[in-house]
Amino acid sequence: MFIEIETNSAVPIYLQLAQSIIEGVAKGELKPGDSLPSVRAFAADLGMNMHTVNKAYHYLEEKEFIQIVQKKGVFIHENGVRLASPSDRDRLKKELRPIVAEALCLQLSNEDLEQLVRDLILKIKEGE
Amino acid sequence: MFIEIETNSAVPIYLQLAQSIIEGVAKGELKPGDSLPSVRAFAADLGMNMHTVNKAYHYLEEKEFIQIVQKKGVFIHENGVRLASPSDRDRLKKELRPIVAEALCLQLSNEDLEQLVRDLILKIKEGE
DNA sequence: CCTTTGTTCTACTAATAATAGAACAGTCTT
DNA sequence: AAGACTGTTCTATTATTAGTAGAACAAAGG
Repeated sequence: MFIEIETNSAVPIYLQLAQSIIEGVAKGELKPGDSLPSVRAFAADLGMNMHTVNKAYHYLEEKEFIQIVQKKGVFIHENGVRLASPSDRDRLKKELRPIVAEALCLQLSNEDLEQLVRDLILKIKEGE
Repeated sequence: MFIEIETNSAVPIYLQLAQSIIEGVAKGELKPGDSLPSVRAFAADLGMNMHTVNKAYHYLEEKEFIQIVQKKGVFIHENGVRLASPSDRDRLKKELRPIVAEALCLQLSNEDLEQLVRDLILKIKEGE
């Protein structure tokens, strides 16, 4: 699994890491039950701090994408690939709203937006 | 124009304000050339600091949604409602990507996503 | 027994968010 | 000409977040 971290990005690196893992699940590269590296190993691999990886893991645990098992390790949550719950949908809506508003100002039509989403899905699934 | 600011939100209030203004433009309540309140008046109205409103204004100026005219005031940019430029599209894509990845994990189909976007457009245009 | 696991603790630096008040140089109205 | 108003700039302070660092802990597992 290839993970690129942009140090200069405005997006915190723990979030970039979490999003990379989510993309891994999205493209099927990571499947429910799969184990993730230990916080120490991952940190060494990515050149970041153990606590930063830990932060990404807990962020993902709260969203129920991974499961942290005490003293054993971290795994893709059995329910990681699931049908969106109402709270899942609410979360997506809140995140999506400002982007849609901006798209309206930029006069993107429904078709434009759909095309944009399709492009992204392809990029995510094919990797970049 | 009704603006709600959630103090307890993880989203900084200057960003909430900026997004509210973008929504105002999106729904046509604010039109190119319209003037916005002075930083002082807006701050007093919203119960926040002058510098915080100023920060929101500069955030919007960088995105070319408003125009700040020295010693005169702030106005919706003449080019505020425009056809998306390539850099506009790139910006939208970057913001959209992690959300689309999450949606894939939550097994949302293209139709689900389109429906979600349609709902949001309605809510934004009708106001909440 | 020893390594590995995530956890917890303290500590520190840097950046961001938010507030506060004052002063400045122009614009605009009266 | 006076006075109110504009965004800007300056210094200051507080709180939170991001990130790093190192040590210690308890339990799982070979």
